[in-house]
This record gives sequence, C-alpha cells and structure tokens, in this order.
Amino acid sequence: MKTIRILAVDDHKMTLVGYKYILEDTKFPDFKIEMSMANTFNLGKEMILDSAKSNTFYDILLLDIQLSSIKEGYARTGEDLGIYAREVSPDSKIVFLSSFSDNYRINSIMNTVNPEGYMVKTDINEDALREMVETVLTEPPYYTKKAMIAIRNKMSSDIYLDDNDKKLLYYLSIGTKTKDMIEYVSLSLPGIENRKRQLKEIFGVGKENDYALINAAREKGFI
Amino acid sequence: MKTIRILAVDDHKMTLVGYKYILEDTKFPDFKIEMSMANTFNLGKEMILDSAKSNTFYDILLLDIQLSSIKEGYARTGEDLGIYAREVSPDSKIVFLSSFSDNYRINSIMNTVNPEGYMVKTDINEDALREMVETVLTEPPYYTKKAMIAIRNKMSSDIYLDDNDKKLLYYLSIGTKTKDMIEYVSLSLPGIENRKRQLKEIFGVGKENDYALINAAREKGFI
DNA sequence: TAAAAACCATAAAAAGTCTATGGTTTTTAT
DNA sequence: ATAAAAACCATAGACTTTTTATGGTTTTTA
Repeated sequence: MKTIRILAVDDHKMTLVGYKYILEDTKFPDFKIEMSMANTFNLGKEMILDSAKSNTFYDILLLDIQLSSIKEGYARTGEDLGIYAREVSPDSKIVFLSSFSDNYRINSIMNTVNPEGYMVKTDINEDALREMVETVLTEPPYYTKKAMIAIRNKMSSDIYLDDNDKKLLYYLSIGTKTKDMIEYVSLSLPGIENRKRQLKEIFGVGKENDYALINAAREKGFI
Repeated sequence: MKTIRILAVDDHKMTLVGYKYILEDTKFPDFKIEMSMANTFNLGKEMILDSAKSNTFYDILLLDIQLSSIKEGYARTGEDLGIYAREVSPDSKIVFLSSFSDNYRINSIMNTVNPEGYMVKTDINEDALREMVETVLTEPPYYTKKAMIAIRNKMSSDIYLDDNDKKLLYYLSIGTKTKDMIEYVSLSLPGIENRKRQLKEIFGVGKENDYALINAAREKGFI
C-alpha cells in the first residue's frame, strides 16, 4: 500500500502530536499516512531541504502560520517557510494552518504561496483533516469554512492597494502616530495625510475617524 | 414546520423542473421547500418585485447566469437580475448557477452581487443542492469545487486592471479589431496599442501574440 | 501584391501625484 | 482650562506617469 508522507510544522508540540495521532489513525482507501514533525522554523526548513536533497519529497506540508522563533532574533513565519518550500520542493502540496487572528494574512499568502489548502484552526477536526488530505492530493484546493468566508470578503472588493497603502494601514492599526509614519512609509507627511483621506474614501468611511477606516479595512481582509 | 421559499430562474424549463423535483423531495430536518420558477429574465424580475411588494420575500434565489432573452432586443444576464434582487429583496440569499463557460464572470459577480453561493452546473447533484440550501441559510458562502478553483486562480494573482484594461481584454476576446476599439475604449489608438503591450507584460506573455494574452487572462479569470 | 491592419517610436500635452509650506482644528496632558 | 502636540487641510510648484498626435515599419489579409 502506498505511503503518503506529511511534514507538520508548528510551534506547539502538543498540536503536532494531535495531528500525528489523528492522521496516522485515519483509514484511507488507497494509502496510509506517515507523519514527520518539526517544532521550529529552522528545523522545518532543514527537513524540507533534506527531503529535497534525498529526493524523498513530502507529499503534504502542513505549516502553521505563526512560527514565532523569536529566540533566534528575527521572526520567521509559516509564510516564509511556504515560499521556501515552493522553491526546493515544488511538488509538495502546501496547506496552511492559521489561528483566527492571522486570518488577514490570507491575501498575502494567496499571492506568495498560493497554497493547496488553508485551514482555520477552529474549523479543524478529524473529518476536516481527512477530507483535507484527500482533496489536496486529488483536486485542490481545500479551504475550511472560515477561510472561505475570508476569501469571499476579499474577492468581493476589487480594491487595489499599493505598498504604501498597505504599510499605512498596518502602522495605523498598531497605533503609530501619523507624524511618525514618515519613518516607515516612503512618503512626506502631507502625502501620508492625503493617502489616508483617499483610503477613507475607498473604504467608504468618508469623513469618519481612523477607527472606522481600520475596521473597514479589517472587515475586507486588508489588515 | 417552517417553509423555505425558493425562486429558480433559468431559461430551460426542464432544468427548472429538475431543481423543483429534487429540492421539494429532499428531506430537511427543520423545514420543507416550496419552489417557484421563472423561465425568463422579465418573469423572474417581476416575481421578485411582487414578492417584495407583498412582503413575502424568497429565502433563496437560484439564478442562472445565462438568461439569453435575445428576443426582447437586449440580453439581460442573471448577474443583472442579481443586482436587481439585492436592491428590492436584500435579505434573500442569492445563488448563481453557471455553466462552465461563463466561469470567468465570477470576478464581476463577486464584485457586483457578492452572492451567498456559486455553483458550476457540472458540479451540481442532489447532495450538492441539499448542502447548498443548508449552508446558504446558516453560514454562507457555498461554492462548488470548480467555482472554488476559479476563485483560487483569481485570488492568487494580485493583478489590478482598470476599466479600460478589462474592456480591452473583453473586446479582444470577441475578435474586435484594434483599430475599432477606440469606439468602445476611451483611449486613442496608440494608447490602446500601448496598453496591449503592457497587458502582455503583466500576464507574462512578453512578445507573443494576442491569443496568448487572451488565454493567460482567461486562465486567471479576467475574461 | 496591393491594401489594411497591426505594430513601434518619440515628442509634446495632459493628468495625476508628491513635496514644501503655512495655516486651522482637534486631541492630549497637565 | 489651557498650552502643547498632533492631526488635518489647502495650494503652488516639482516631478512622474500616462496619453495623444504623428509618422513610420512590419505583418496580415484579400
């Protein structure tokens, strides 16, 4: 019987054990599952590289989006790992696991990695995992309910934001003062003010305050 | 027992009968289905308006995208009907039924109507219809497999096209000559030529011919 | 093989965006 | 309550980008 090899990368060892336990115990008609696990960004990266070198590519990569390996100085996300994996292991199916709070990342991830699957963790259970594996192997994509809702939100607006707009929204959302933004956004102060006004127009919050803008942007999946 | 009222609008009477037969025979735990049918754009529009006037809104509107009522002189699509329905019957859930060939419309439809459901006809069967009804009523959206694939294609490219670009691609796809485009696109001839060159760059078909451009645009769901 | 259409290049015009500047209004902290 | 800080607004000019007008070459079509 064929073996499907899966690598799961997640900070929390308990979560990894959960995936392993469930997936290896699930009965599939045509194959069985062999799980590998990594609990840091670097270990995951290494294991993906090794698999590529030895020509034993993983069939599926389950990547948690939040891999806060802050110990090593800089944070590396599952998205970065996904980008790397697409390079060295292009035939592997990539599935992101996200907690609800990083749902906004879906836009960026769809562009950089375009994963075969996207699961919001609160939607995950045994059935969902089984279905994900089957779907991703035969006819991707597989998105869980909440992921689809996020995708729908994004699709329903054809708002285009350039780099400055995105940065501006982000720094606004974390409470950066307008006058400090010149440090992060390559625009002059009046330029930033102007873009803010434009953004409020675009998001349909005419003359309202910044909270309204942030909320509107968040609702549509831009933050 | 509660009654869920559904209006289906489709050119083909046989198709309507199919929906009616299947949906009214399906057992739902909490409700039963009452189907109404319309086989033209105008009849559908009328019935939606009547329902609004009499405060007996339909719970679900099933709209075929291709409603070629060419008899009346101009073509009205299911999309137009959806836009109308959102106006007069805002609480109705709207589900589009599409044949594979008008799959490209999904972009436009997501922007104008943002429907609660989207089903590609080759994906439709009894199970899918039942699941669609349940999902759309409780936690939209419901998209069938092929619709999701189309959505994924679109999401994975953050290409932004303005109105002129979209028109240009459309008229190109129906064989309009470049020199005639000035009638439809508000640009000068050299402007159109230039945009065409840019579009080929954007879609990664450098110096290839127009077919390559159309194909690339179609693949990514822009036509 | 002519005529039509498509394609290309460039200068000038037009439109749009950004900056610098100086002002007014709102918010914040004491 | 009020002074300081920040946010907000307006405008002229610099700058960038896009569009047009024009005239040419290449490709397609009948």
